[in-house]
Amino acid sequence: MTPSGASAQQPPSRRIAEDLRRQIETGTLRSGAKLPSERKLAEQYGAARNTAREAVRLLAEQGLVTAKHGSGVFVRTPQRLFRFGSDRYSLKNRETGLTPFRLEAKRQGKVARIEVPSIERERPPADVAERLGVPADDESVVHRENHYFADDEPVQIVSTYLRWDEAQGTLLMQRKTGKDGIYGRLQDLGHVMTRVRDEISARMPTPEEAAVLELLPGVPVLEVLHTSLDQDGVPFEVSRYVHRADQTGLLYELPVEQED
Amino acid sequence: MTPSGASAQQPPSRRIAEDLRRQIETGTLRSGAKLPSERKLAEQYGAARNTAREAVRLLAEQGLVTAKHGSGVFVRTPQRLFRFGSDRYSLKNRETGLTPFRLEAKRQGKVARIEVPSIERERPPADVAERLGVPADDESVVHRENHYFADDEPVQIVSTYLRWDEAQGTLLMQRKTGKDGIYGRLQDLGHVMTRVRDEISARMPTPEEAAVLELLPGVPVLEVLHTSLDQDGVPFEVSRYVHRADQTGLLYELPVEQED
DNA sequence: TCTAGCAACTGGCTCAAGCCAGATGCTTGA
DNA sequence: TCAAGCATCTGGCTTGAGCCAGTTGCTAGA
Repeated sequence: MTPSGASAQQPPSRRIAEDLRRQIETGTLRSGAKLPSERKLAEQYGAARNTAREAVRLLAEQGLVTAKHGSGVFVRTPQRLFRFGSDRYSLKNRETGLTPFRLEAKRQGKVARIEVPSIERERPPADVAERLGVPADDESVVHRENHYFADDEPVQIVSTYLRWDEAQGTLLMQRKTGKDGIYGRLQDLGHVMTRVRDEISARMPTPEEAAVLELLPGVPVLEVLHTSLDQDGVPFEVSRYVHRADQTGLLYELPVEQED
Repeated sequence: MTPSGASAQQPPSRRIAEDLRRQIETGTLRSGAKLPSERKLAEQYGAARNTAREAVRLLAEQGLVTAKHGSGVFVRTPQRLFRFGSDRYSLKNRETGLTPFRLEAKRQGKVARIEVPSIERERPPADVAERLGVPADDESVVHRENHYFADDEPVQIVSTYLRWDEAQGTLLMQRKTGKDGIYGRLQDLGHVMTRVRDEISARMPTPEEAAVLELLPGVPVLEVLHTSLDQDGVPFEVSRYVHRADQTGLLYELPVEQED
């Protein structure tokens, strides 16, 4: 009999992957369920182990499934998203004395932890230099790298860039930046955050990012290039946020400009 | 000699991938350049073809290279991003008579084309029902599916959901919706877009999305769940945007709430 | 001069076999 | 009773072989 349907002329690995995908989507294989082992799948479908393995890899690439060395392959449980709202920059939130991340974590009932692996004077990346209005061929910025954890799970990597001439010799060069964090110190310097510009993109993580964020295959990252502008429209801080996309989302709520 | 450094105890496929990655990042392999063939790589590194192949796959997963059947593997050229600014909702732009997408395309010197594969009455997905304030167990919405192209390249898939009781019998059920598009008709119905809520996440595409958007392996999608609120704070339209992340970015510019 | 067709490249996919390493639970000896 | 250790699961990774299907450019014949 000639096989019919869309799955007919597909290679075996795809056919197996499609079959499993359907089982996951229809609930035959529930969230958290264990798939048959690679060897069993191969036997069931009359294919080589490598072919079954390839099918599993395809599913993992789509983020549907995750393999655990030694124990099996499991249907991934959708994680509740850790949402970063656009009001995280709101000055009203300063009153709480919490930084935006701690605030967001608290709101979602998680324990926040922040590591500061490095604070160094550096030459800025081209995109940062452009937005901060500093020379790219000069050690014109201070780069603060932060790693953020919620309930001990790594959630995001943040690289903050500040003008060296402003940060030099201030608390901005220290791990502990005092009340209201770096934004408090920047306000002391006369910068009131008045507008923000967030440029958002998505991509696959670099191997380093995957390691820090403990990312499984098939999980992309959200990158936000954030610029803070003060009351005079001067950019005074640029940060690059790298979020794991399987646990993080962004939320922007904004008014629509009316016609006159 | 015992091999030293981080690459020492790594499996061969990773070692090869790392090596190629370094060559790409240092410019030894420039953008658009052709990598050695799988068979040549295998020979160079003294590995099996499958191992070299696995290394190439790792790079493709990271979005660094792209394979062309029959001709070779090439270093991917970073595409200029098609940015969707938050002012795309601005009512001022209505004056141009262009829909947000056409406007954005024109701004970037590209030719926009929009296909409308289907307009149907449906039961809304749970997340849409919740945001639009309609029952999820009823055919309470009209679903308009649109595919957007820029210079004939597919850029985004948009699913727009409107209340069935409002759309029934109006131009909202037609392909041609008249002046100012659906937002014009919704305004006729008394809904002035006053606030928007965009929920952003990133993930790997489904096979269907990958097909429509002609996505190469290693390219994630940006998903925006958009809600339009009118002058009374009533949600009157929900859209799900699925953007290809290799050519698309989002831009949000917004004022920061001040403390009193 | 042109073109049809072929050879020799490319990646796509599979197979069958093997060794390694993590996880797990049973068994056996203290 | 308890714990050490081992058998036997699991996925991780490699090998080397083979066939298929796009692509490309040369070559021979009209």
